[in-house]
Amino acid sequence: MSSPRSPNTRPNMRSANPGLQLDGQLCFALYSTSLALTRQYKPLLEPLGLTYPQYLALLVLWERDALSVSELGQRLFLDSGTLTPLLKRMEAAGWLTRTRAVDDERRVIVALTPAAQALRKQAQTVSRQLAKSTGCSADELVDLTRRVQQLRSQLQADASAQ
Amino acid sequence: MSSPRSPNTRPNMRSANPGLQLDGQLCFALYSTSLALTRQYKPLLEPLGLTYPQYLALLVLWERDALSVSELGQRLFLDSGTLTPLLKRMEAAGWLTRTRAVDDERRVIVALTPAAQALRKQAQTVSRQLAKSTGCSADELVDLTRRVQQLRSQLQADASAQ
DNA sequence: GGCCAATAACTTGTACGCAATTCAATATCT
DNA sequence: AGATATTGAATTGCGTACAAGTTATTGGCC
Repeated sequence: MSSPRSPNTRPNMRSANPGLQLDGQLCFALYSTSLALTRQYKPLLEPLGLTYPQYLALLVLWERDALSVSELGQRLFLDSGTLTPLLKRMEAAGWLTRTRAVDDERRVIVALTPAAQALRKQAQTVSRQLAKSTGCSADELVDLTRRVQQLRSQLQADASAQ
Repeated sequence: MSSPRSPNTRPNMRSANPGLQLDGQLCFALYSTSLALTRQYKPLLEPLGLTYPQYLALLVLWERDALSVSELGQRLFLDSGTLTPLLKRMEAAGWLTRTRAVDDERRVIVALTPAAQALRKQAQTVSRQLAKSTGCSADELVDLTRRVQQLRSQLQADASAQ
């Protein structure tokens, strides 16, 4: 039952908010910038009838087609609870097919339709336009990407180590 | 009715996928890392009964209490469509109050309850733990934060310039 | 073969994000 | 003052994210 003894603020605090400023937080910077990027993608993807996560799924499948839901999830760091409805929408839109694997009927194989294959070129334009919006040089993009990826690895390592 | 003329792949392509590799995309790195951070926050915030966006709202209000919904939204880069339901949940949980401003009844003022004020110290622990999970030095955190913030600014400038 | 644990995907419920619309209150113009 | 435009929140609808639980299939064990 130890109630906070005294609401006594410390005598010589310089910043009123040690370690709690929104603007200083990497987490918030990543969060808000990621949302800003999705917003930037939206007008470019809308004419194609795609959302940003759907576009990401296409990126994976353009690299390597006919993956199972869980393999796709490993590449995107998303689970089936997210992917199943997303893939169903993409199937309904005619971008892909979902078929049970013959050798293991637990697995569902996701494969692109010719329509999705044909979209590949336009997608390059989208990526290029986005890169331009960042105002970064190619080197800066590469470097920043690598550092953010490394942060992601570190977080995952930390998470799996509990 | 121009069907894709020839599915002719280019003769000497080295990488099968010029400019479209998922792993090379800053956008995806930010997107997946931001989600990873939210996942990292979850077990720390769950005992407090907070989600990550709710925690962000508290960070803003701890800095400056009694903001309108739109002022809060400007700090968080979120609109009322997102904030209104979030704030209602936080009000129901006893973290804050929502009151129409007397001088302008269009505005809704969001103010923290004593319960939320009392939470401030624990929040510092949360932030510190997260910083540790990143495995980054303080300098690295500051630098990376600044660069991601600058990217966000650039994207917003680009967006408002259409 | 029969039992059982593990696996893959699906489902359900909750909480964002956000575009588009609606509604009330205020500001502006004549 | 009265009509009109603007503003600030709230609402609606859709698409993620994700935890938790369910179902169907497979693999291992006896």
